Amino acid sequence: MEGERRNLNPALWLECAGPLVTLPSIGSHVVYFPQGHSEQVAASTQKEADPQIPGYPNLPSQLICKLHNITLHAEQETDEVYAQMTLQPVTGGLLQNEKDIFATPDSGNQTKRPTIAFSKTLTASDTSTHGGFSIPRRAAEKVFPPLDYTKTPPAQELLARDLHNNEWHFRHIYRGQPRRHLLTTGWSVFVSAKRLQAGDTVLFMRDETGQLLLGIRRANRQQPVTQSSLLSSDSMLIGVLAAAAHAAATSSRFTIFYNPRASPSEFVIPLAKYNKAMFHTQVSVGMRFRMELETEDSSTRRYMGTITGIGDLDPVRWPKSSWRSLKVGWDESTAGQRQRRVSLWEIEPISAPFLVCHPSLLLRPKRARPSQGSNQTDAFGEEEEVEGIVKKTSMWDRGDNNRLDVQNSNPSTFGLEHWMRVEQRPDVSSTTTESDY
Amino acid sequence: MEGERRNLNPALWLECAGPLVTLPSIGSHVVYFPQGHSEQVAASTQKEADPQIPGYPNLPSQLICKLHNITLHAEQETDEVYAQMTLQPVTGGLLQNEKDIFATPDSGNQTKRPTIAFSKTLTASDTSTHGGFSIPRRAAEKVFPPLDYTKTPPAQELLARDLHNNEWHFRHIYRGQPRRHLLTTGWSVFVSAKRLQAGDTVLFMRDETGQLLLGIRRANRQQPVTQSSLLSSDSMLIGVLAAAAHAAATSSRFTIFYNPRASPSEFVIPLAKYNKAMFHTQVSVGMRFRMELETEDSSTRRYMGTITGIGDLDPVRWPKSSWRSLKVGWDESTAGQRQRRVSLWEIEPISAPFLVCHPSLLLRPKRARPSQGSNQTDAFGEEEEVEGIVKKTSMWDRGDNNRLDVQNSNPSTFGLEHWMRVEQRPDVSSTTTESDY
DNA sequence: ATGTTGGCTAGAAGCCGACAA
DNA sequence: TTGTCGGCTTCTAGCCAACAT
Repeated sequence: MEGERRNLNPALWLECAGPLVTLPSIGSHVVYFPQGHSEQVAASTQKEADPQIPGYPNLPSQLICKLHNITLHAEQETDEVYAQMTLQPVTGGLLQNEKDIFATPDSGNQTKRPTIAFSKTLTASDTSTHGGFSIPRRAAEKVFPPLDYTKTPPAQELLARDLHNNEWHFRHIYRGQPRRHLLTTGWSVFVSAKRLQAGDTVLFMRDETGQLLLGIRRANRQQPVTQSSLLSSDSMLIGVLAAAAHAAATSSRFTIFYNPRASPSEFVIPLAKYNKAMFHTQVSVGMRFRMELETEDSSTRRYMGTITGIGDLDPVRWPKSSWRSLKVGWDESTAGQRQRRVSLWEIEPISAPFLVCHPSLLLRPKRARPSQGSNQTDAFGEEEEVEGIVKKTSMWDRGDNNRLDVQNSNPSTFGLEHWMRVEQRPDVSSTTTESDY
Repeated sequence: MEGERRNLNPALWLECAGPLVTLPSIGSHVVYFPQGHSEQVAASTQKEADPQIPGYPNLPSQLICKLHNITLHAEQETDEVYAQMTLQPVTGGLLQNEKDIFATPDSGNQTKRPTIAFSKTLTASDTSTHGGFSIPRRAAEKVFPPLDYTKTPPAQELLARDLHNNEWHFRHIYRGQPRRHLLTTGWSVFVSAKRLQAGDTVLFMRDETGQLLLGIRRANRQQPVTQSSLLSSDSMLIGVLAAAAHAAATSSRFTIFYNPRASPSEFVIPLAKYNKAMFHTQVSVGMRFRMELETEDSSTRRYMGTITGIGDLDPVRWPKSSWRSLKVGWDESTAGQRQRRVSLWEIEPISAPFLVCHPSLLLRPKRARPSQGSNQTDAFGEEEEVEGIVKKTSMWDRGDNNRLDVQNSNPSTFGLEHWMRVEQRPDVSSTTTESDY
């Protein structure tokens, strides 16, 4: 337990969490949304929030908190990642000590350099008992120790550690006609131990010390939804609200679990991100926006839509809440799965002056993407289309956002930039460019 | 899900739950103890109840409730059994409508006839990949369809359904020198699917329609304690209390899960059992008592002890609570694991007039029981010692208890007997006598 | 560049009675 | 009566290149 906390590599955790997941910095201030937390519980228990559940009139729809601690975890059975956060409501909903805020250490930079990693969605052959694992060539050359190609065949033993720090041994060999990189001995043990199936994703990563790390990200197929059997879903939802209400009333610390794969949306938002969205973004019905979402093949892509309404998600229980206060429609007809309500900080309104092309241009038919046959590797960020409609996350995106910040900022928001460090996401494999090869 | 609820056989569920577990009748009145519920949650999360958790001053230490419903379940991953109970606090803590109470239907009788079943604790040979499962001879003859012994060898295909209604096929053969019953083909699939280990118990049962049922009861070894990752233990404990407090305040229904293998003690007690213990049992410091407990080999045995104190377990939070209000000492030095505090309704005080032998006689050295070598079968109730010190559960025990009831009862308690139907436990294998063979 | 398949083989799974407790 | 073991057989896991996409 202690060992797990010490050793759980944040970059590995983030890779397993998915391309869009970010974590606020320890010591920073965040906005906690009980509604979003309830949604995570409801999604995990497959239970709608029961109207029977008592309201907590003294619990606001959002709590500004200091984030005292984050510990990263993975479930023992499934390797599903989750984060434990210790929050403390800031008294009166206001920041007491401005000095505290600006004193947030800026340790984010050191994790920003590109992580050497790759991920691959497993094929039927990869998961069958008939053989081993076929490694994409450039991926193998990037993250595995170099083979001695003078041997026949070139081969080596690999040792990789998973999220629980367990060791896994693999035989890495370069053979076949034509030649290819394979993991043979040891691979099937791993597949059966983790109960991997075709469609799940494995990822390998090399840390600072050269050590090989190994994680999994399961396909978004139906989770078995381990019916908790410990507490009824009603009691859990009540527990979420009562714990938050108690913490708010006493300004005491409380603990929550954020499960990025189970949660429909992040519900602990960096205060700076929240403030920027709330105070520096004008939205109105009819306005168009972009929003980055995870695709089926574990990469990201931007979808476009139109704001169709603004108003409370739950006017009775949570009046004036900014949680999912925007009703939206999506451009594409394949939007079945997408949320019909989003929060202001999730979207990028299309209104910045640097956007030169006319919105109608963005409505042109999209180039069909091959959804099969090229979904095995998402590590290289090679695909890119013009105008940001279909592209991988990249440094360029972040630069774009920053430019927006500066243009929209007044002196006070510029000051906030110093401690904000939202999106403190190390630039992992999916942001690696070809120059890494 | 629905199917599981329909088909989960109550007798099978009880066998998997263990020999001492009982369920109150649907429609009856019960006493619910938030403290006991918290203990179950704390035991499952391996977290002591945090003193930080807010008190609920308006929540009494016990709620008299009507038990509206029970559904029986088993965890998908582990087959661990649990029961979902819907409770409704009775207004004012008093029974409103006496007619309701006495109208409790008495459907308990029909489940009382002996269930045809056997259980066996698995040996190393049973769980190894080297071979199959050795069935105790009389067990096989009792619950399996008879073999055609004219064939060479006598063999048949068996079909059994587990708690999830999954089918398992086994080849049942009678061979070897000397002859014995074995399950061969299909057995190892079952063992690995259920992840059974030596020491775990399997049980086979024949239901009314002749269908074969199959359950497991894992050894009391360290549970992996699936750190829920959904809700912090604090929030869960708060949820337990807040849900109960809300239900008590509004007299509305609430839902709890009772997990007999995880819970240190039952915390939903039939009202009649509670009343009998509270109003018809005099206890005092120094008094001696007996208490039935589950042994390591999944049978039951009575232990003896002395009451060493009477008082609140948690005087601050739960003053005047009857939950674990008795401090006890155990006669045997092997009492390391046993609770140092028990509740009044868990014990049998040794003061009844029919107990003729002097208490000092009961302190004589106990005959050592073979704890190894005879722990494979607990289905036959063959072992028995005089004076009820070491014996299996049997019809005789229950008759004994009933006799005590009648002797201690005044007219009003005798009236209570009509609707009480506590311990509505079908008499399953462990109460089966030799006459069943 | 890499997914799938047939061929082959080594080793585990699994059936049997012997033997012993 | 039944747990464990050695002997033997069967079958699956798993390595390889061929071939296809």
